Amino acid sequence: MRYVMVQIPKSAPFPTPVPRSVPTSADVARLAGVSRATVSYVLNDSGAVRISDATRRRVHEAAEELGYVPHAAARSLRAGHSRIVLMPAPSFPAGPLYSRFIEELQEALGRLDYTVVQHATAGRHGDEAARAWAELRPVAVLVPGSGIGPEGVAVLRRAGARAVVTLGSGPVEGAHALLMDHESVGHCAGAHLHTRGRRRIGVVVPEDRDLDVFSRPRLAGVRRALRGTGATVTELALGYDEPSAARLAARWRDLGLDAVFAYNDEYAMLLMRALQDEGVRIPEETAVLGADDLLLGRLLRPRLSTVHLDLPSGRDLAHLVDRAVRDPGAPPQRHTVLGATVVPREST
Amino acid sequence: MRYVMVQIPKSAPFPTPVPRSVPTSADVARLAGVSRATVSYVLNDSGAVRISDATRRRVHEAAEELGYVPHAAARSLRAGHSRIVLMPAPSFPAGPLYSRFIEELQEALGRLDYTVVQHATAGRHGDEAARAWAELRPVAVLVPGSGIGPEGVAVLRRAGARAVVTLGSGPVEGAHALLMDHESVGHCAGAHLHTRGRRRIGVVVPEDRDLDVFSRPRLAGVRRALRGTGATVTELALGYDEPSAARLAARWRDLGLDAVFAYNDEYAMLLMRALQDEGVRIPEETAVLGADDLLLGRLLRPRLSTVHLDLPSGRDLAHLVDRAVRDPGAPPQRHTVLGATVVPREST
DNA sequence: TTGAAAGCGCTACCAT
DNA sequence: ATGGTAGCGCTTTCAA
Repeated sequence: MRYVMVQIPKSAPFPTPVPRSVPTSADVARLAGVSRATVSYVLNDSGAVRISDATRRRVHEAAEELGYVPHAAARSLRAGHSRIVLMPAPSFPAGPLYSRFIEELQEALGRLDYTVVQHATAGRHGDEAARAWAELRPVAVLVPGSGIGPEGVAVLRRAGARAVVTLGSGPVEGAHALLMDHESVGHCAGAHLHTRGRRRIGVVVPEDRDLDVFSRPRLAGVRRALRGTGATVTELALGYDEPSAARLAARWRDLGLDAVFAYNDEYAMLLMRALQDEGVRIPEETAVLGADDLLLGRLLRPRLSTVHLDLPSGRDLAHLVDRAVRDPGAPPQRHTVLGATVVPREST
Repeated sequence: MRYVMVQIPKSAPFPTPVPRSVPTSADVARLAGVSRATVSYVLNDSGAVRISDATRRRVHEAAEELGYVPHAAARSLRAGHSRIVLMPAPSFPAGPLYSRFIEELQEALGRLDYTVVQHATAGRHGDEAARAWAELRPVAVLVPGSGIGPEGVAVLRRAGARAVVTLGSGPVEGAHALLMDHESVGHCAGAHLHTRGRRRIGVVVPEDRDLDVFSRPRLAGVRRALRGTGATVTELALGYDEPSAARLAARWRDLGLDAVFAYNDEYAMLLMRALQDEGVRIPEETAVLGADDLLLGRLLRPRLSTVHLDLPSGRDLAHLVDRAVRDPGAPPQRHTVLGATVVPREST
C-alpha cells in the first residue's frame, strides 16, 4: 500500500464540532414542547392517531433542527423483530456470475426494505457460526454453499429467523433450499461433447479446494452423461495461473484426450491458450468447452463454446425470501434452479 | 427462473417445533436459579466480578440447554455503541478487481470483530441516503464513489460514527479519504503510448455513466500527459457488448488513430478483438492498452499491455478503519493510493 | 459472591 | 388530540 498523507489545515480540524450526544426522540419532544409519544406518532405517520397539523409541523421542525435520526436497534428491540437479512460471505471465491447475482439480490432486497447484512464468517464454521449470526436476530438468513447444518438451522429459527434459505448446497432439514444443479451442468457438457463425437474426455477440476462444491458435481455430471457409452473421463487438476496451464498443456499429447470440459470459461480460456501455444489445434485435435457464458469467451479464436447457466435473477430470489418471511409456517421448499444449455460456438 | 418444487414429506413439517419465544438472559437466570446480573457476568466473563465455579457451571449449562443467544441490538443499545461498519453498495458496476478488494476488506473487518453491513442504497442518494445509514448507528462508514457530501458526513458523525471514509471520490469535508488516483492511471497510460511514438491517441470512455467516476479522471490524465506534445486525444464512447465494439471498429480507419487506451482490460479485449476482425493490425497500425492487469488479458494474441494498479489490500484498509475508530479525535486524513505502472506486453 | 434496579431509545397501550 | 408509562433484552453500578 503506497500512499501520501496530507494533513488537513489546522484551521478546520472538524467542519462541525462533534456534538457530545446523539439527539433522541425525547430531545425532539422537548424542543417541540410535546411528549415523546406524540413525536413517535408524528414521525411514523401512525394512521391510528390524529395529530393536529400545527403540532405535526412543530415536531417536524424540531426533528429537522436537531438532525434527529431514529435509532434502528432501539426500534427493532421494541418491535420484537428486525428487517435484517443475513448473508454470510461465501466460503468460495465468487466468480463474476455469482457476484452479479449477489449484487442483484442485495439491491432487490433493499428495494423490499430489508437491510442486508454481510457477515464475514472469519474462522468460525458450521453451527458455531450460526450462533454468531443468531445474535443479530435476522428475519431471514441466506447461506451460500455448505455453510450450515440442521443444528444451525434450528438455532436460527429459535432466534426468530422466519426463513432460512441455503444456496447451492444439498438440502438441509428445516431450511428452504435453492439448489444449484451443477451436476446437470456437467451432464449437459458431457452429452454435448459426446454428440460431437468425442470419446476421450478430460474434465478440469480447479486446484482451489473451495471450488469443490461446484467442481465435484460438475465432474460427476460428465461421468453420468458418458456412463455406458465407452467414452473415458479423465480428471485434470488445474490452478488459475499460466504456469499451471502450461504444465498441463505440456503433457497434453501424452494424455491423448480429444475434448475437455474446463469447469468454467475462465479456466477454459486459460487452458485453451496454453494448448494453442503448445500447438494443439482446437477444435480439430481437442475440443474445449467452458461454462458461465462470459462475454470474454467470445473474444478468443476459436470462439469458446460454453454451457450457459440460467441463474434465477436476484429479484426472483428476493421475492422468494419475502414470501417465506410473510408465511413462516409454510413447509420448507426446495427449488432446483440452473437451467443448463450448451451454447456451441467454434471450440467444440 | 426455472425450478421444480418438491414438497417435504408431511411427516416432518418442521424438524423442531418452532418455540413460541426466544430465550432471554432472564430465562437462563431462572433455570440456573440466579439473577440476570449473574448470568451477564458469567457469560461475558467479566473480569471485574468473581463468580463461584459452581454458579458458573450452572449458568453455562442453563444457557446451553435453552440454546441461549444474546441479543445484539439490546446489547448495543445498552452499550451506547455498535461494532457495525456500514458499506453502501457501490453505485457503479464493480469489476473483478474492485470486487476482490471489497471481499478482502470485509473478511479483514470481520476478523477485527466488526459486523459489516451492506446497505443497498435503492433510490435514495446523497445526504438523504446518509440519514437512512445513520439509523443503524454504525461505528464507521465506508462510502465508495461519490455517494456523500459534507452534509451527509455531518449527519453520520452526529449519529455517532467515529469514522467516515470515502473511497475513490474526491475528498469530502470531515471525512477521511482513500483517494483512488485514476487521473494518474490515465497519465501513466498517455505517457507510455507517447513513449512508444504514438501521436493520435484514442481513449475509450464506457457508455455506462456510472463508470464516469473512474473514466473521466482517466481521460483527463491522458490529456495531461499529452499536453504540449502535439499529440491529439480523441474520446471514444463504447458499450460493453460486441455490436458496440464492432460499430466502433468499423469507423476506425476514418478516425485515423494510432493508439487507444481502452479504460480497462475488459473493454480493451473487447475492442482489440473487434479491431482485429476489421483487419486492423495490432500493434503495428494501432496500439491497444488496457488497465487492471487481469489474467485474461494475457491470453489474447498479441498479449494485452496494461496499466497495473497497486490497490491497497483489504487488510490495510481494515486496519486504517480500526485505527480511525480507536482515535476518533484525529483530524481526517487523505490517503492517495493506487500506484500505477505500465506492464508492457505485445499490444503496444 | 450475588441480587435489585436503573436505564439505553423506542412504540403502543390506556388515560385524559 | 395528546401525555403517561410500561417494557423490549441487556449491562452495570450500588447494596447486601
